Amino acid sequence: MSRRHKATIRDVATAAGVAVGTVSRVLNGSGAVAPQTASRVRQAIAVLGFMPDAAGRSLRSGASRAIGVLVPTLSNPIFARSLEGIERAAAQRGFSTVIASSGYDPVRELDVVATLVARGVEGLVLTLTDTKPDRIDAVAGHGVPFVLAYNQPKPNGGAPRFSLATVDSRVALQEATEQLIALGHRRVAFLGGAFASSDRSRARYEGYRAAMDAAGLPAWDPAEIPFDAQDEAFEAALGDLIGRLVAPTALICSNDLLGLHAVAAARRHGLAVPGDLSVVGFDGMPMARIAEPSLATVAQPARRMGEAAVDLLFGLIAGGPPRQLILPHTFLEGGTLAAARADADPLRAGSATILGPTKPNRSPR
Amino acid sequence: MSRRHKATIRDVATAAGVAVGTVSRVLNGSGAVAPQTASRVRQAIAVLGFMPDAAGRSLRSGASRAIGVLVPTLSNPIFARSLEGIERAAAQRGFSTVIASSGYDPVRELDVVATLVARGVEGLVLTLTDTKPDRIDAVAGHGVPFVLAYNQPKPNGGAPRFSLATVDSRVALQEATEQLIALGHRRVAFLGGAFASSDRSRARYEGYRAAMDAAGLPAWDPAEIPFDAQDEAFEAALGDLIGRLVAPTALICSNDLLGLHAVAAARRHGLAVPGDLSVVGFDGMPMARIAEPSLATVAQPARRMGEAAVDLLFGLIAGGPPRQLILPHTFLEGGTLAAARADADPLRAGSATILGPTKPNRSPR
DNA sequence: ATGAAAGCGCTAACAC
DNA sequence: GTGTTAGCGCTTTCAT
Repeated sequence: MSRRHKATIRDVATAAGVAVGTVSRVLNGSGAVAPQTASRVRQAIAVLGFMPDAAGRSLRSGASRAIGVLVPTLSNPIFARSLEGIERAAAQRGFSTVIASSGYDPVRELDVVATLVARGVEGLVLTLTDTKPDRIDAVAGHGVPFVLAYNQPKPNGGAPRFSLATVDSRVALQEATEQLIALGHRRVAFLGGAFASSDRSRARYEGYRAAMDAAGLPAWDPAEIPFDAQDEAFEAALGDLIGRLVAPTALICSNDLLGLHAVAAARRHGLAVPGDLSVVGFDGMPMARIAEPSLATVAQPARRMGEAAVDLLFGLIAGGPPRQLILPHTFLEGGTLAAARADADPLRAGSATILGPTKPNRSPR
Repeated sequence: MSRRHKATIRDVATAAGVAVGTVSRVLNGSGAVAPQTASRVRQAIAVLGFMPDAAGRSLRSGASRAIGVLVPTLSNPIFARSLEGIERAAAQRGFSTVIASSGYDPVRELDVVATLVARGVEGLVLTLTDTKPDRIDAVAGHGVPFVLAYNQPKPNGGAPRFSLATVDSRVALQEATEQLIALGHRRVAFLGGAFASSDRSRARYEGYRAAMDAAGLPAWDPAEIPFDAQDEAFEAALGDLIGRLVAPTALICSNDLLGLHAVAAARRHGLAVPGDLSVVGFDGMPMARIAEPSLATVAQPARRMGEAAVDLLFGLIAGGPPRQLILPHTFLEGGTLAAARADADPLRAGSATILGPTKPNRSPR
């Protein structure tokens, strides 16, 4: 079963007694080939164990049969799962998937996209850190079809300029916040990934703020956690929230990873979840659902998102227009959710300064 | 910033007033180029935004600067994390990572490897379902350097025939089982992924059995969960274990995902963890550690494993000999671990048949 | 329906 | 130190 030197199309042609062009036609189903000849060629292919070389094919036809994917990280299961959907959908169409991660670094991100393009991928599925027009333009400038996944660009009226598969993070988190408010919570804090590295995090904060505003409640400054040192920085941010004299009775987290850590940290600080603090996450990671208590969260269909992104991408590759797809989200109740206690003491001892919720005109930094 | 037609090396040569060969030399640092000329070339490259086309380069030089990775699934964070290590290590050397998943399907697995090879990858990092010699041979037959990750092939004396980065699952689980026995557990059951799709799972079972044997305790038949329907099938298997008249006081799971589900399921069945049932996992997923109670487990360095695999792979690509690397594992205590209760009632009502631990001469099927 | 030949972008071998 | 050129494996005209 071992072959020293890979067979080329010429070897096949010789073995089948035909011209290389004919072999190519059989291979690609292009042009007409006599059934008899075709089967002779197929025979030779099988005998030699021939597989067409991707580089030669790509060089000549420009069709690399590969797509490129950029994710911020693979440590977050939500992106891993989405990638799984992408890889499957691509493989189904005979496309390979080249993967790269940005580590939430806006600079590396653009380099990585350029690298992917240089590889000759026919399309891209990207989760960018930032979706401001100039960044989108930088990507579009390569002239390679692309689809954004998970991103939350500011909507612009009129026909979409690029394709997108996502959920509406803003609305989703607004609804989640409303649930908390309906449960009697008035002091609701927000904990998110750094806005500079995640437009999702920012959109979710905006949804939170919209709900608080609508209810006439003061919105808090967001606690932003840098993505590169999530575990450690997280402790600090949560300690800060908890240390405030007017402590929150509920905490909204921009993803489940953060939510899970929040539950653990709150407990280490002696707070009961959900007794003293209700927690809501975002993503719907399976693992967060089987935790005890299960994490209340906004579920998004990660795998389907990946598949949908690939569908959109192939629409683009086929010459279709950009399309923006908003997939449905679901609010999942969970054990981390409880009604606000009527007896909650708004003032706690042990801190020198008096801190309370603030209403930022603009997010900090 | 947008360029309609990608610049070629010829465009650069023209712009810089040199020959294409010179540009190539600058690009690859091969041959000597006058510093002055070089900077002129670099200038032209920058102005034109030129990036060498991977297909052309690959076709000519045979160096695709890409590696291929095969994982069983990306839904298991342990593989996602390992992939992250692989991608990073590869990118650091200027290599792209082409990814594919087998879905634990031994047939698809070999196809996928062939596809990766046809893409022209210079090396492979694989986690195979099965590592019997004929399967290894099938992979080796492509003549592309490869490294196995996570796999647990039967050791063969003498110089290794292929490279490998893994932990010693057998020993690790033997140790974990010994811990359980030291805590007074005598009825210890094993829950694992289907052996036919995972040599890790099998090796772990063997470690479990070795420890039980050494302690003079009866080993149980493994409860095997198919990977394709883990969640549902899992319920059935655990129900089975729990339904036995002589129920286990401890459960060893071949991975953390299973372990987490086991804890949740046991609770749904009214069992206290660890009061009625101690549970141990395998992998050391961060998420399982922040769960409440934290999952006792055997931690393996997933990310480092990925990086190590790439190191080994480049050793191979550079012409070095195969090397097998066993990374260290760590037993992590956790809240799912408790001493066996002295008053544990070995007989429980409600079942018609009397089942107990069995000592299989050979694993079933 | 099939063969012949050009050439995709690049690197490497050779000439100067 | 630099220019010229052949050709990697393939697809795709253009002939026939």
